[in-house]
Amino acid sequence: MTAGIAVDLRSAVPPYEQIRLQVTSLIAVGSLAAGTRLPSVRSLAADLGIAAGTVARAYKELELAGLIETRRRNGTVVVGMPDAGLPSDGAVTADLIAAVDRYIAKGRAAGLDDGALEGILRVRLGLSRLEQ
Amino acid sequence: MTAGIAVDLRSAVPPYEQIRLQVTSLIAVGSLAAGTRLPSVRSLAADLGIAAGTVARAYKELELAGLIETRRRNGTVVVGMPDAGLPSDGAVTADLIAAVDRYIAKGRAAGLDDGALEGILRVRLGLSRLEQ
DNA sequence: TTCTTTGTATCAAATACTTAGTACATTGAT
DNA sequence: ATCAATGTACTAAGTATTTGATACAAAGAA
Repeated sequence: MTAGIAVDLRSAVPPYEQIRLQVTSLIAVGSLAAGTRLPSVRSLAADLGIAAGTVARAYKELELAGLIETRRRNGTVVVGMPDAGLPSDGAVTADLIAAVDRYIAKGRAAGLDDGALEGILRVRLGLSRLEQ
Repeated sequence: MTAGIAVDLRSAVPPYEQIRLQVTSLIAVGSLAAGTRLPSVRSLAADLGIAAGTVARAYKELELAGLIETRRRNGTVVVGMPDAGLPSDGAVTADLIAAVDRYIAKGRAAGLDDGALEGILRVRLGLSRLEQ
């Protein structure tokens, strides 16, 4: 099975990114619960008609993001959604996340894209240089 | 003058995109008011040490987005933030800045540095993108 | 008109990204 | 100990993106 994952080779979004996005969505939505094992890179690649390395790349980025975890022989399993990577300060965290979400919501309502929201934050932080 | 614009050639973000992002941010924040004239593609390119076509590309995309307007001999001037069918765009902008400032204030209160605030925003942007 | 300054168009070259294939390392099962 | 299934590393090839240079078009100024 493909675990509900599909790729469109004609899309401008590269296959590895489509996979990463779909797995992230499925985990966020709850369709892939923590502990669920994902298909192996080879089997998913075969089902999708692409190379194993392409699936491996998606898995690697997902692991870096903390969404999944790979064990050599045991395959790859879902961990869950990461908690924004904060020094876990229960109340402070919830408050902060609520604040950033309000900012995002207002930005989206104003028609701004992700890059613009990041740029505005930088300007307000007083950073003049773009990084990353 | 560069109107407060700078590019980092080592960045993974291409120069034309850095320019587009910075101009968008400066307009959204109010540092570039409607009517302000931007530097010519040649002078900004010379100041930044890049080719005129690169600046031109950024300007073209900004014009397509409705943020700026170009007149042949008169150069390029700021129009303002496009209002996405919302009440007054001035209010929307002020609202947005207030929101990002609240976020920054809460983050600072929690002892977070600039990098952490940017990282949290990125994580949340990734999440909200899935919900669309 | 003629000049000068502006943005635009185009295209070749450079650069970066993505993929597929192959060989390798790891690890639990037999 | 051996096997088999897993993820990983590496690399060459193809593809896409980005840039820089040049020539062009528009339009106000002299």
